[in-house]
Amino acid sequence: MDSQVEDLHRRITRWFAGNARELPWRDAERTPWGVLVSEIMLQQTPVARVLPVWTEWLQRWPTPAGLASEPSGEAVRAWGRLGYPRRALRLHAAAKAIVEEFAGKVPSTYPELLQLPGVGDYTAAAVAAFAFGRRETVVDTNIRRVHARAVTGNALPSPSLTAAEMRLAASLLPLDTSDSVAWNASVMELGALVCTARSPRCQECPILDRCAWVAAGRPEAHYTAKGQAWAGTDRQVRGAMMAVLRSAEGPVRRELLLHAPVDLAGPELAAELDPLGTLHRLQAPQEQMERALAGLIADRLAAEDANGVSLPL
DNA sequence: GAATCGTGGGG
DNA sequence: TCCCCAAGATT
Repeated sequence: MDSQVEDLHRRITRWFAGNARELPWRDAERTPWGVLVSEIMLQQTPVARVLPVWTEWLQRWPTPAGLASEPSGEAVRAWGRLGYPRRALRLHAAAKAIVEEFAGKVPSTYPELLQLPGVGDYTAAAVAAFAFGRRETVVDTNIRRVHARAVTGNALPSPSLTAAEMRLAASLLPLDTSDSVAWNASVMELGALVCTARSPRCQECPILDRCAWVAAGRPEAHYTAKGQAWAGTDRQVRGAMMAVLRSAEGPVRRELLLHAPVDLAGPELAAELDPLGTLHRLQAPQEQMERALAGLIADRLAAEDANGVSLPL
């Protein structure tokens, strides 16, 4: 570990000590379960939107056993509008696995965590590091961006994680376990607050004078991220249907999901079933509506019986 | 490796 | 307004 790298460690962890956000899953009172829930919720979802839902979840289900004892549909409903509701389903499945295979306690090692549904490479490393204080190579989108700029000299990392990036991250990880945990959290926070994707706050950066990207004159990114299509996609239709199912108290007749609610139910009932109006405003082809509903049922995000469609049991 | 999977706030 | 994109995982 040369002095250059040690200088980076010093500057970034010092910056973290004075600038880190106070987040409940970082609190001294935190539990491994709370950390796991936060990491799943934070996959592709901003901190500000996660905070209130995380608080409700931990109050309602302070342990994996609590969540595991309820129907998966309750997890999906409590997920609210965080997006990617299959994460709620997987977190529920993870809770059951923790109860059945780990005696109700969140496992503490990377390979064990990796076995849990919805836990991939990043999340397994993050939970092992932040909940259990282990030395892991944590690589998320923030860390990748900081490395790309400060070390490699690129405006943005490549679209997918490369082996070279993993090697770089591993080479930068402090040897001391405690230092490594602080380093992971610090680089991630720097990427989230200062070294942001758009309009980075370079004036606030603790390593501005050592940033390879700045030194190179802040060249443009090599590629342009292709925007995620939305209007007219199955995802849009699935999202609208899930919003209706979450707000409904009981089963919703299939016809009400496949047609605009107002057609069959009248304006009052339509508003009750679809308070956000998402499905009402949606004008997708009937064939696509059918396909989207079939997909939700295949994914176990919805279940259908003689009474209609509802969140899963 | 590429495609798929929600949602809404900020530039 | 429109577009970008946020602590990824799975198939």
